[in-house]
Amino acid sequence: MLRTPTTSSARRTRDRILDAALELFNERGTAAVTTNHVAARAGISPGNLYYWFSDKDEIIRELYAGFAGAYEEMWSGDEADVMDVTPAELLRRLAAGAALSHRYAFLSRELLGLLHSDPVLAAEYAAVRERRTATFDALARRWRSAGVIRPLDDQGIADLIQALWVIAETWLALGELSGTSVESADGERLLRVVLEPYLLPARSEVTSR
Amino acid sequence: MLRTPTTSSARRTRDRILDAALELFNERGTAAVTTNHVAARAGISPGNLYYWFSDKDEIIRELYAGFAGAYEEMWSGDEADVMDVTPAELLRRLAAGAALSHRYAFLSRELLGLLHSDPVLAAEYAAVRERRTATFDALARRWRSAGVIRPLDDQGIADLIQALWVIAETWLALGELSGTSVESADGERLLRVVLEPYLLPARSEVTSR
DNA sequence: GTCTATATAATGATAGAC
DNA sequence: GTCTATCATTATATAGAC
Repeated sequence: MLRTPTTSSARRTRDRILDAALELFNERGTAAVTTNHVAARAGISPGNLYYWFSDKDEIIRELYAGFAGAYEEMWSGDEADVMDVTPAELLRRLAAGAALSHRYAFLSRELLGLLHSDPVLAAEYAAVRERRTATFDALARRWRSAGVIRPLDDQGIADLIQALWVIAETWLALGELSGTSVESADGERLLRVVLEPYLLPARSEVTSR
Repeated sequence: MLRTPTTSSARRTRDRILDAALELFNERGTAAVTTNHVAARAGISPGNLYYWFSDKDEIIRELYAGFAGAYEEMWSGDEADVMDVTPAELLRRLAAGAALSHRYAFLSRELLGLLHSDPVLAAEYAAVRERRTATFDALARRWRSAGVIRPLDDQGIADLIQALWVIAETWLALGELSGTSVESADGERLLRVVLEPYLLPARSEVTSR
């Protein structure tokens, strides 16, 4: 059962569990981490952990909620404001999400697998993704109307959005593999190589730097 | 210890283990599958499984080797032939890799996580990736010389390759989440939206369809 | 809320008979 | 090569004291 803290010391315990779990998941991956490990790292007893969370999956879901919430904040605000985002600003925000991805590194690596084995998590993810895709889609259509990007058909817009999304979600974890240190600039460059050719010269702000 | 089969009946057992493991990994994910499950599905005793493989990781590595080998075959042949690949042919091959990704679906979902927790696997992956990137890079430079694509600088070429790679590796697993059935054509479209704008009109074969 | 203690079950892995 | 039998270990989850 998902328990809500009632005192401030309790909140501290609950958060300590989440912090400990995040650390361990990032270090060793969720598969290699048990509830006992998390309790030990958090400095509490295994029994106490079960007072706050029913199992490991619930901890993972809670961590995902934290990630998703932070991500949504990046795109909250008046709908009008969001629709005023320029291509350059979009790339900046997508790449900025990398900082978040780095904090929740285990999600970058494992999310697809976790979604496959936890239907509850999959439902949460689908909701976030749908909202985000709708926003980006509307934004891209607006750019098209305003002559900011080449006149793609709706399918083309959807594909472009999806391509950017895939890269934004994956480049960090994939880049870590190559050994070389991974900079946020790398992600932005990768996104730009996809988006840039669709920008019409007159309005383009993304090439200026 | 990685044991090599000496008789044909043994090969059958060894392969049955690999087949059973692949099925289970694809269904439930590697984390939820134990050596006992694999043995049961393969119709052998747990003890027998340990005669052939030292642990689950070794089975995973062997499956990855099968995947990587099949992938490499797609790009084997005379270096000259590979260098004659057109952009349209490249997209076709990349998307064709989707069939392979589908057969080894668990790798599409979990590879990044598995690489993080198994250094041996990570080393194998790095080798494959390096070869593949070198091939694609050489191919793209050749296109540039031949006037098939826009005159990108070397960094631009590397970025373009990486963007295509990321999409080719991820679109299938990510697409499965959206619920709608995933077609190979979707992957090719996604790749095309990235590559197409870099093709110079005169030589372009990728837009014709 | 938090701990200790413990029940129950599953897992990884081995030894030895066939 | 393959099986049965088995063991030490570890994991999850709960009960009850504080």
